[in-house]
Amino acid sequence: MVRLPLTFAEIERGQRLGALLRRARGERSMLDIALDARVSPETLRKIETGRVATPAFPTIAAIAGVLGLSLDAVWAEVNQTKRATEPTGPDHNARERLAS
Amino acid sequence: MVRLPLTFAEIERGQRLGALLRRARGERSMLDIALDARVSPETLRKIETGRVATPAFPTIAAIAGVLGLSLDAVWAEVNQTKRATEPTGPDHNARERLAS
DNA sequence: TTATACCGGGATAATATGACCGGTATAGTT
DNA sequence: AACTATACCGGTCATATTATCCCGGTATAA
Repeated sequence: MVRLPLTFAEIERGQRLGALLRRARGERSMLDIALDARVSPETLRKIETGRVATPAFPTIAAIAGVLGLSLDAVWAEVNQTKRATEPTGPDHNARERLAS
Repeated sequence: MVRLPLTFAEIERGQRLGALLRRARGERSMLDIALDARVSPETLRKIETGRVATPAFPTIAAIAGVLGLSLDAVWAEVNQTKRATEPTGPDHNARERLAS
């Protein structure tokens, strides 16, 4: 056992991360963000589409910086298990959904 | 060229990241933190010693979580090259030390 | 002697990054 | 209609790097 394969949970978390970044990108193009963050457009695309589940810390930090996202908020949202919305409870997701 | 080798700046940034995490660890042992963060003690050691320059985002997030560090603060601190005391030049031997 | 804690080096599977390809879809242009 | 440009997609490939294991070694302290 040298490098454990990604678990299903990690893959799903990667997909949530990609979806979050894509939402935060809004109307701006991938190319625009990628150039700003100094990452390859291909890399950004792979992350957004969830094909790269555990990107490098500097990569995500650079992208989040361009998108104006807090890394702590990104990590918190990406880790929370999706559950049915609670009509009576407080909306803890409101802030992270700002991008839409 | 498919995957660009790490630059000097990235290697040095990785070393600052490792030093920061080690400082934040305080008196607690590597094993303790690693088990809490669910990463291998070997991985934590390599990151702390700066032998892994660009760890995965989930890896750093988990460690920072255990240490009670903000990811945004970590990223900001690791990126400022300004030394408060005794400014030294760039470490031109960093790459050789990292070569395995 | 025993135990904890850390180190560097080596080895290896899995992954990330980056590039290329053809394809789809849309919108604007001639 | 045909053409052009932008934007994104999945697949595939090559190379660099990570995450994890193992080993022997050093240092400290009980």
